[in-house]
Amino acid sequence: MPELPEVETIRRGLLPHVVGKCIAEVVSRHPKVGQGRLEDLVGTTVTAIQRYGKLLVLECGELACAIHLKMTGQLIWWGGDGSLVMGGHPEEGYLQREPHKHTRLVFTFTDSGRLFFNDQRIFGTVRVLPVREVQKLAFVAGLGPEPEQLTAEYLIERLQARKGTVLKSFLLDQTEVAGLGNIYADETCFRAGVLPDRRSGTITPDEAKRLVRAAQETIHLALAHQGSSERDYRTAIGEKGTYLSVANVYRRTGQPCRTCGAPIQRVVVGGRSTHFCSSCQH
DNA sequence: CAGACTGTTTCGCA
DNA sequence: CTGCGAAACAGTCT
Repeated sequence: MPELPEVETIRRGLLPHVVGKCIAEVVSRHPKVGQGRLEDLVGTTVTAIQRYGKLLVLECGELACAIHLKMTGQLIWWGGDGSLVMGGHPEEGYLQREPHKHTRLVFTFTDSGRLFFNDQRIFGTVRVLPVREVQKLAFVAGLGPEPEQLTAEYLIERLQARKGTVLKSFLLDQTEVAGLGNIYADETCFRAGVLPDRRSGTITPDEAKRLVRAAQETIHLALAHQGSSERDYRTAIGEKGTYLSVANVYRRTGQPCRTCGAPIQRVVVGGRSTHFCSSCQH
């Protein structure tokens, strides 16, 4: 579910509420959620919150709590004074004082503030490990550059190294580019004017340059909208992201292209639902 | 009721 | 090593 803009939005939303707070209790409400010694977090203070691609890491002194939301994970903060921190309007299941049936983990802080890890499909992971080990995690060590740091030279080289794979699959590969997921890969391809089912090896240097800019602009715009809420995603205070209201192709099958008016097409590429404009992308 | 679909990652196989 | 397809799981939609 959450891609780079969603995870970064959650990180920014959590920062003012959680950093500097001491953890009083950690309760797992599902046997498969929580790896490592969760109880060791009790008594530690959250010193920083980092993000590596789509992985969020709460740093608690010498310990780290690495959280991956996968498809349907949420991190929702509730203020400790009994008042709802959340803005916006009440909504089914989300505004009720948690935990609810999808709440898998509850962090309670010494000031009574609470952080809920909700995850309908239970693909998400929460792992406690020494903070110095985080960089060594295969997932973290293997991450490619984020769109912000992406260069045309790097992309051209990697596209050739993976010339047999389709572009969409390449863009979703976190070891090549970190942070893109199904929504922003489609949006990036549209913005660059490139068809997502092209073989990576056929992408010209000019198209690679456009892809770099397109990825950066797409992520920037998504951050400004606090991400995309298809269904489960919420910010740290329970609000939806609004990017999909300005999306060019994602989930717009049959609707007119915002640029040329032609109907948006949907196909399956690499097993993933893929959207594009056959008139604007080549 | 069956089958397709869903934002991610990892694993096994060719 | 590259490149697929499936699996992990639960719920919604057609």
